[in-house]
Amino acid sequence: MPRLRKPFFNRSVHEVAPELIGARLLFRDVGGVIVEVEAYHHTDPAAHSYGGQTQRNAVMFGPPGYAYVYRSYGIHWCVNFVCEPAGSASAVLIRALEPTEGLAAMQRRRHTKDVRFLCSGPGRLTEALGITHAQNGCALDAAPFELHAREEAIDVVSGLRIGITKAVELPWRYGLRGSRFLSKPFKV
DNA sequence: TATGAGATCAACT
DNA sequence: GTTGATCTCATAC
Repeated sequence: MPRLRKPFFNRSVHEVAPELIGARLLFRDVGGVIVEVEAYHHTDPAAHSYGGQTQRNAVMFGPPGYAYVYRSYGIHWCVNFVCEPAGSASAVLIRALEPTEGLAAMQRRRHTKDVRFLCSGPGRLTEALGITHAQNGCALDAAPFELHAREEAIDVVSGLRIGITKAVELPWRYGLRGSRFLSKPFKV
């Protein structure tokens, strides 16, 4: 199973995002299969990088293949994969995983046994994996991260993004069709 | 099932 | 001082 390296991310977010569906993400041997992501581009009013570089979003303006982690609503951490050549400030938000490895660790951190709710949402999956701002700027192709390309053909659906107030109409959310582990179902 | 409030913080105006 | 790329719990229907 090939590991995803930096060149994989050095392409348009719109190519990378759907290809991440079905890939396996591990952080310190805990994680699972990516079933939901959203693409953010610097020309997109909903993106953190839209208004230019700041201290918070600096990693988005760096080279591809790194993690951008930010605080959401003062409570959660959310993790993005930086894409496209350095300076284009585009990234893919990881929104949900199907938990496959390290179940016990995730259940302990999330205070629930129900696998359905371990990683089905951007804030939930960082809590389950133990990802925090300490991982901001971390390379994705080196420990403690491990990212493997998907092996089989799968059915990817796209739809409108969630939880944002700007550029709501852009269909830049991608998911694994029919997965039980999505943060919300896709509209048919 | 659906809606609503509260938690809590760093960036930005 | 305001605002979120969110989640959980409570209350209502």
